[in-house]
Amino acid sequence: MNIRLRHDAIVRSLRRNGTSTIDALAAEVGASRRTILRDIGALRDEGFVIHSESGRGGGVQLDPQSVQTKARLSVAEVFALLISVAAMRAAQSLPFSDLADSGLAKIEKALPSDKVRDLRRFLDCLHIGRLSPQQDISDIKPIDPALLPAFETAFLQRFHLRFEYRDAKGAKTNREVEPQAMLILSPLWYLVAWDPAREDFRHFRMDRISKPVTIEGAPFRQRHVPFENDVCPFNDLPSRK
Amino acid sequence: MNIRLRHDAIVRSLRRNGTSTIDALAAEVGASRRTILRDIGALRDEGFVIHSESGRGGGVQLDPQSVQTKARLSVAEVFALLISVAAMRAAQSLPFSDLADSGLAKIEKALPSDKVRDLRRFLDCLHIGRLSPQQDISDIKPIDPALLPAFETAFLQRFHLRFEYRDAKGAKTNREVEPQAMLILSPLWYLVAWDPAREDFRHFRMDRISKPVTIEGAPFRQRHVPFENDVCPFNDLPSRK
DNA sequence: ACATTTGGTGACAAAGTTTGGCACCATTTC
DNA sequence: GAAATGGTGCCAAACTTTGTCACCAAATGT
Repeated sequence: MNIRLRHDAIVRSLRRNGTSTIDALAAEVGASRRTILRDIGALRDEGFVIHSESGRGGGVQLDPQSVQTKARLSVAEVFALLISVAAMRAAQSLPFSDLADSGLAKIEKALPSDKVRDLRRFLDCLHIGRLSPQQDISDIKPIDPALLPAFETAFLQRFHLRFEYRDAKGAKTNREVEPQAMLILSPLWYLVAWDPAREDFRHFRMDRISKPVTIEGAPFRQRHVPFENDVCPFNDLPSRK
Repeated sequence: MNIRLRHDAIVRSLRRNGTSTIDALAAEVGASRRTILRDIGALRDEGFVIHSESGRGGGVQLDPQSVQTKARLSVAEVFALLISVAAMRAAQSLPFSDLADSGLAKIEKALPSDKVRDLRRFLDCLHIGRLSPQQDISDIKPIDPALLPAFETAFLQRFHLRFEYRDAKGAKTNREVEPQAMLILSPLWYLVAWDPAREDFRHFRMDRISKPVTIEGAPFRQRHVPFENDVCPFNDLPSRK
């Protein structure tokens, strides 16, 4: 029997039976006492918390707190999860968000380092504030998930972004801008960009943007975006260590 | 060099360089052509999508879509992530939430089955609605993450829950109730519970609850909770497949 | 047409890793 | 003190992985 399969079998058995002895495990998975002892050691090295007690009535026990799971996630999925937690924190509805954060930290750690760099660069652009109560949000629409790839590329490569924008009155314009930051005023999301045609910053509501296209070319320069006082960079949020 | 480390090295190299040849990889990681070919095969079996082309200018290429990551998460962390995404959807600020969802589906799949059962049972209790605009949320406070363990136990074991509640006027009362559902009216979270003393349902704002304690004993019975029309069970949300 | 560059497969012996058996130690409980 | 348990070191046997080599298939350049 393969070593990985055996490790899985041991973990499953410990989860099912709560507690067991080395000899019982050996009989169950069809390996020797010595091998099981080695496996237990390896599992502990992998991060499983396994208690053991000598003597009559003793045995090994898997700490239920350490019940863990492996999942293969695409970078885009990790990204989406991170933004979800950011949005949640933005809304200041924070139950359990520290736990979500610690889960994300682990996921982040497992990402390839170049992707982590990208992720951090994107998160540096993310800002969080609170919506003023008088803002009208009756016409809010779900944001098209198809926006993500173009936005990601535009932010990371510093490419210009062209899109169609529908303003509050429903009038449509075409824009070509330099994406500088994302602003979350939950439940609204804004793209904060430098509009070279107007030589000024503009806020664009994400749910009014459509047909985004990145324009490849010389990367634009990053600018200091003037934010209101109560807007906070995502990476400076209190519990994000 | 260890086989796992070599696999990691190959994936990293392909990610970094975009495309490469078998011979280049062999030189880079210090293994033979044959071994690299075997490794590529193994990686494909593991789920990596690796394109290959024969002939001059050919080579192997890791499909960037298939860039994946493994992470070990505790169940509580998965739980917190799930709730984050739920909250995000509740706020209807939905950019990228389908991606977050698909990430979570993978994580859920990797969980031990008994935990998935627990998770589903808890999610069955989760309901999502929209806050009426006239509701005053100026005094909202972050919710104490220490509430989670008691709530989880109370919901899963159907134990009574005792806590201190501070009402809108600041008056404190002690309650002992049967937790029936969680209601998210983002950014507010409510516990919907049956109050045996008053023989009726009560809504408790999570940020006004403190010192929760589960009371072990006979599990209470689940009741049908009367919700407003626009409140939707989390598991029935459109894109949660 | 043919040489060259590339991925891919099968076979087999050499190199390396894992396993089981054994002797032995430490701790706890009866 | 005997029995039941976890834990360690050692070594040869069993098993897996690796490199070499011969060879095939597909694409591309001359």
